[in-house]
Amino acid sequence: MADAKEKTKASRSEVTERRILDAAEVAFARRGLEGTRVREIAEAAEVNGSTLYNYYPSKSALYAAVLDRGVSPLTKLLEEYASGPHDMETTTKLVDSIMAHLNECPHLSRLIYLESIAEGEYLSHMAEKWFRPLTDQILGQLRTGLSTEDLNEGMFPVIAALFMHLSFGHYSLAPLLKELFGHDPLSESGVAKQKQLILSLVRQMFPHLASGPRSGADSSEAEDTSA
Amino acid sequence: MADAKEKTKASRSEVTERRILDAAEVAFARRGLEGTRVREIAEAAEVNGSTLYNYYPSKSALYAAVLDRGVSPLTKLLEEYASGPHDMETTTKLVDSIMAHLNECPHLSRLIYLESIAEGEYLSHMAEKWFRPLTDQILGQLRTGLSTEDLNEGMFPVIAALFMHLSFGHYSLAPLLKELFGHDPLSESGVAKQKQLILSLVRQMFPHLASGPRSGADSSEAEDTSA
Amino acid sequence: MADAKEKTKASRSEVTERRILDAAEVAFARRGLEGTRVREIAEAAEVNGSTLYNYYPSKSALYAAVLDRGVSPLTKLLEEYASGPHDMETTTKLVDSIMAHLNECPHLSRLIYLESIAEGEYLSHMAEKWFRPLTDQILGQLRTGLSTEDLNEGMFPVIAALFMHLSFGHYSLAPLLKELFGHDPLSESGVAKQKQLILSLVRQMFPHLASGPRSGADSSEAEDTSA
Amino acid sequence: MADAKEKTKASRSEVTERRILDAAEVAFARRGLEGTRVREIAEAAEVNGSTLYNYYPSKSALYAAVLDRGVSPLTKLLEEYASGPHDMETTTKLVDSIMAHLNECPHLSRLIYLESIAEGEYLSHMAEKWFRPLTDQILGQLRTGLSTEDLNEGMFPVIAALFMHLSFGHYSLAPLLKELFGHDPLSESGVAKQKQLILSLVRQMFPHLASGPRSGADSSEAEDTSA
DNA sequence: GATGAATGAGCCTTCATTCAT
DNA sequence: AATGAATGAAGGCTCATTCAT
Repeated sequence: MADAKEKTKASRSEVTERRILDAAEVAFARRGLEGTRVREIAEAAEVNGSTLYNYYPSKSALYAAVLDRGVSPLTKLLEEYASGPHDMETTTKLVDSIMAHLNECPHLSRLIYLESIAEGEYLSHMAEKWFRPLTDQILGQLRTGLSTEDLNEGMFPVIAALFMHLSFGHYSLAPLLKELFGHDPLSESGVAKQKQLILSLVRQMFPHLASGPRSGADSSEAEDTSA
Repeated sequence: MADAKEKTKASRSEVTERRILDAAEVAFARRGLEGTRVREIAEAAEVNGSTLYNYYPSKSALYAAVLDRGVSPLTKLLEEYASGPHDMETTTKLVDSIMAHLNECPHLSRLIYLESIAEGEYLSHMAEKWFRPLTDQILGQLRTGLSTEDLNEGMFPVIAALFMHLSFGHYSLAPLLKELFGHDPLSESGVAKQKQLILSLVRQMFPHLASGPRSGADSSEAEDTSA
Repeated sequence: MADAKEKTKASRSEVTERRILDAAEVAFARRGLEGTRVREIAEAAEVNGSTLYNYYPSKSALYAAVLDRGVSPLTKLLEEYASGPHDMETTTKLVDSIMAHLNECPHLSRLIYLESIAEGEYLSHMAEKWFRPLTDQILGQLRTGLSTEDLNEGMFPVIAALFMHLSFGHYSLAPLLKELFGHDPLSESGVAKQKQLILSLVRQMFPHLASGPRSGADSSEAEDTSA
Repeated sequence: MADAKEKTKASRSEVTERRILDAAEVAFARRGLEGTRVREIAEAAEVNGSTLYNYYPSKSALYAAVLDRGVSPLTKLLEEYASGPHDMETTTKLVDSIMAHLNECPHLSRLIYLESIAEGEYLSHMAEKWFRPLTDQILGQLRTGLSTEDLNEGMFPVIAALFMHLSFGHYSLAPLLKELFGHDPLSESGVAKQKQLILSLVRQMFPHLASGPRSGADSSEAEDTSA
């Protein structure tokens, strides 16, 4: 199936394809679809501009492929989380996993924000296919137990959004924040602190998750920095 | 008086200049500097493409003018806040003012995020000139009184960033959030809820502000939605 | 008559018209008709670009006016020479007059060469109306008495051309010659030497002119530099 | 070998490059750098306007290439002349060669004159690199033996210039001369007569060259036209 | 008599794309 | 599997010109 789908165009080399996708991700994540020149991508990928068209029929097809490759892994993380038990430990792991993925694909958040800002044509597809599970998870959690007394059910969406801001927004705003605070938010310690803030808010807003003893190996380091 | 100021370049009509700036703001806020075509701006402003060059010597000069017009009012808000007393009432008013300004300039946040994402050449200027006062305010508040026990001083930047995410990020991510929750985050009620969330977090994190009796006429409506 | 012709367009100020013509002459003489921008002319004339169109209906009309103003005085010089006696004295005076006029209109030669090089549409007009008298004079002189034994009648045109090269060409090639010899051919001494060369060749080629005693007040200074 | 040399820029085909250079030479020689439209060149070369930019990065780079291709062969002629004996025979050959080259590159003189007239940025480069050898030759000849009694050393530059006028000026002024004398100065006979004039003046001004018996096969035809 | 404001056409250049090799 | 060579369309910007004031 996949073979038949991929081999639309004649000849492909996996290593070249990957180089192209990598280069395109970086470029699209900075300038968006319309602001990116295909020659930039070709040069960064160290292939001839024509070669690129043996792999993708157009610039926007390449753009779609980049989005797909970047965002779809997130869905898997959510599916795994959804199918298991929900406590502070698994939640911590989920936060770790998401932040780890964003760290490995440092351009993903920017792609998403650019699509949102430009109200691009992939936006609704992205929302339905990839973010729906994430927000459904959060909304489900919220319904399980109200956290703070001054947050009623109408606030659920903004709370869900809060966590998107804190994860994806962290990466998009990183360059500005770096200018402001003189410290790279995408450095190891910067990410650790952001995770700590997220978990701190999770604990406040989803108190029922924290009933059992707290754990979470990966995030222990981050916790250490708290007072 | 006005003559001397205006005669920097060629012929100018105030009404036309404003039409151009308005159109440019919308366009740049969607696609960024490089993704926007000059002709789009001209058409939206209903002027000839050449006319535009009687007002601004280049596309990027127009871009800079748009940024300046949009972001500089924010500085004033911050300056006023800085020069007065700091309690929950004035803070509530500040949040109201900022959100009101962002509402009136619905493209401002997106301009900022695009600059950050693209690591544009105006980024550092923006950071130093416009956002420095905002973050300085927040950091000052944090130093006045530590809020929660699990937030130490190293966390200050991420907390300051949190409030930037909740204000500016709210507007940038609005299109995606609208797709996800089926409700426009930029509608009156959407903004009200976001303000409520912000103030709720302010109260948690800056408890010393809430010593006196709470007030804030403008935000009373939003408060009503809380449980 | 002249009034009716000139007042085609409404209102004119002589001083402004002159400023425009002067500026246009300089500009056209450097870049030619197509290479010159009307704004350059307007700026150099210190008038608004629109004002220019109150005086001349188009750039090429202005170009024609510049050519006319520059070249027509030459015809008068020739007519005066033609109507008097021809000896070395009057010839010397003619050479002095022509070089003096070219010196006062330092752009005239370049205009002519540009028209020739570009095979412009004014070329044949220029040839017939302005240069015909000059060459007719020279050819007439040559027929009066053959100079050197190795120059037959078929050589007459190239000899006539020789004197055009030495006068007009001197001004057109001046920038290159200045680079080569480090001395401005358009300086007083440079022009004097050129006149000396011309007269020296005149004497060789038109020996019958020099029968009487040589004189010529204006050119005495140049003669002094000869050995 | 050729690969390494050619691969300076993008894709190149030798035949196309030549077509572009030829077309550009014609165009630039008529209107100069600023007066020439890129599209004219492209159309004359029968290539797409974009193709031109695969060969030269800008209009002025193309202009420089045209100048270089045209003028540099002249230097070789001069170098060969400089390295051999100097008598009337070799001098006649040099004149023949120069005029033959100018005849084959009928636009070269005009390019040079346009550069001089416009005081273009390549002018000093042209002077130093290409014309310096020519004038040095002539000046050297002049110092070898003074020719006429009324020409002292201060006149050397104008005499050197005389021969530039007679060669390069002949081609630049040709259109005007054709209008005036009804005979094309660039026709075979026209060029022959011009060569004859040049050699006649050479003989007068450099008498020491003509010590031996005159010869020069190539120029015999021209000599026949003399009386 | 002069100019501020505007504009359509055109300029140089770059873009995304194609196709034979 | 990759690329050299080419191109139509479009991009930002400038041009000559107009016209109401």
